[in-house]
Amino acid sequence: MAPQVRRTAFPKVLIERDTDSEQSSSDDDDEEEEQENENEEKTEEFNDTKKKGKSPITISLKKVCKKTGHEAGFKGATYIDCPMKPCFLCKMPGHTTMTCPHRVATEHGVVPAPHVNTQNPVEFVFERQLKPRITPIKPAYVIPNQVDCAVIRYHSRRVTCLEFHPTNNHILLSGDKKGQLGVWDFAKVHEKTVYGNIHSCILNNMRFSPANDGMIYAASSDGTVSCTDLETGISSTLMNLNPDGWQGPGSWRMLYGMDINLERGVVLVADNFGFLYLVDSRSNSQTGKAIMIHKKGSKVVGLHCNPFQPDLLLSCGNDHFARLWDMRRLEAGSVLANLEHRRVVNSAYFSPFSGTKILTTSQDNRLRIWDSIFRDLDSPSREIVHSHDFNRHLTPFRAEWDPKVIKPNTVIVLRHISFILNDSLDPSESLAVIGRYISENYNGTALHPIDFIDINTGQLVAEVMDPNITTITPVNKLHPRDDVLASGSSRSLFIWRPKEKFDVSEQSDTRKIIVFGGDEKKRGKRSKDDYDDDSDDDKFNVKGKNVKVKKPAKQMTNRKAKR
DNA sequence: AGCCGATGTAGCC
DNA sequence: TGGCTACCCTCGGC
Repeated sequence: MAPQVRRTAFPKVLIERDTDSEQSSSDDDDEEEEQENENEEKTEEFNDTKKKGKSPITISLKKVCKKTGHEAGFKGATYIDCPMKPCFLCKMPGHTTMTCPHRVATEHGVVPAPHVNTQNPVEFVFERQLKPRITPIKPAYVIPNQVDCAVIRYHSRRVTCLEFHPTNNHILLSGDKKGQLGVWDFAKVHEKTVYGNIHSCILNNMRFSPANDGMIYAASSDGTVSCTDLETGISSTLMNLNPDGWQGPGSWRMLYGMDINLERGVVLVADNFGFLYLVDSRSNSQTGKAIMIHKKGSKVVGLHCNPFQPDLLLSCGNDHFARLWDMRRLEAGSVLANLEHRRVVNSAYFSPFSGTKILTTSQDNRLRIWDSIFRDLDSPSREIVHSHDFNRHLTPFRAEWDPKVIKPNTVIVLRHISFILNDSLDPSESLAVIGRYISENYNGTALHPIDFIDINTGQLVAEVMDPNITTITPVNKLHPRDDVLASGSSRSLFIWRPKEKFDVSEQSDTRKIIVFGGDEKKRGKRSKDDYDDDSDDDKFNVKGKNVKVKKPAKQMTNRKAKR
């Protein structure tokens, strides 16, 4: 079969370097011009080869199968599957990823698996009477689909989690595999800080303190829960599960899932042995005993308190289950529901407004949706096949709800429903975002898009990508108020905004601002080799294809004024 | 450019 | 239950 190519028009890229202030000699302008032209040339060239299809087709099929004669690998930018293996996407034998019905049916790669359970009467009523009345999902033009700004190689290791500031619209927090915490003001682009001494390894989850939005709680594989002041970077440890240090892998406890229950004043964390811990956020001490909520010895990777009824807790982990708990009766065996999956569950979230839906991401390449927690939870209402099953080397993929819905406990006067008038809101609680593992051939480049999925239908609302981001983007978070998407891809951060929302005059290629990491204010202890490789920070590395960096153009300076 | 290592889960014995 | 190895569209460093 001929490799398939998806045609998408990409704009040219302009990359800003954040060491501009260092150079201010008289021939600066010329140099700038020169570099600009050079960049123009390079970019043209880059685009031209693709347009004319002149770039040589690289064939790198490699042996992936023990049987002779069966190989797989890239043919140009299209990946060819080994015909002897089950489909990489849906895991079913008899076809390859290229011909998988879940990939080709909608032309976008996302289609719901058949309804798994026969409809019960309540469900029938829901489908026939309630569902049609739900306001349709938000229009496509508010989907963030174009890179607005970025920090390239901001973190020294891959990004593991992201969190938007609850009140300041331009602050993005990011955690990494090394345990460092990034604070980036993406409106000022260059204002970025990395705190390096909070944790000693993977920062798995973080949450803002509901009582004080200048404080952030974080759970790490070093076995501690931290509480950090964002201004000063001063951090305190709420709990340490390894007070005696390293005693071998059998006893080293790591913290993964985390959430905060404001009403009870507790921080909930869960470890890699199946246990849940409650930490009193006022006294900073553990309350009660650890409770085994998942299979003994298995990782509990996610915790989520219901936004509407905070005593309802959702957990998920490596024992292939997501579980529903009542905080008032928390003990092993008191589980309300066990939501079964075929593989590890990367994440499980209640819907952000009503809290009645559940969305999970599992390593079996399926998103699962339970439409109501008040119904029979034996099997999901829907399964959506989606490629996200990479389980090592990368941060696990998690489907995230669009949080732009009315906050819980908000009184809504039905005759004056303001939120329906606002396009940014998704009153139907149907929009989710998740990065895609499998690549597609877009104009000769293999890219891994970020998918916006209508979880009511399985439809792909948008696939978002940029030709310069050839790395996989497993970490994604939608802004709680604005039409903004934040992505963590490898060590870099990206901010996306809707293309259509910009003024036409602003739609030029120069809107993309890329800042290179490495010289941000350093606070706390950092290891020596953190930025050893930053000497070549004039390159925006695109998997070997280096796009030459342009120095800040004049129009770039205007950009900030426009904001 | 090409190789290597870190890394998590599953399935086998 | 533990040890071993297969998985095989990563990414960054040397």
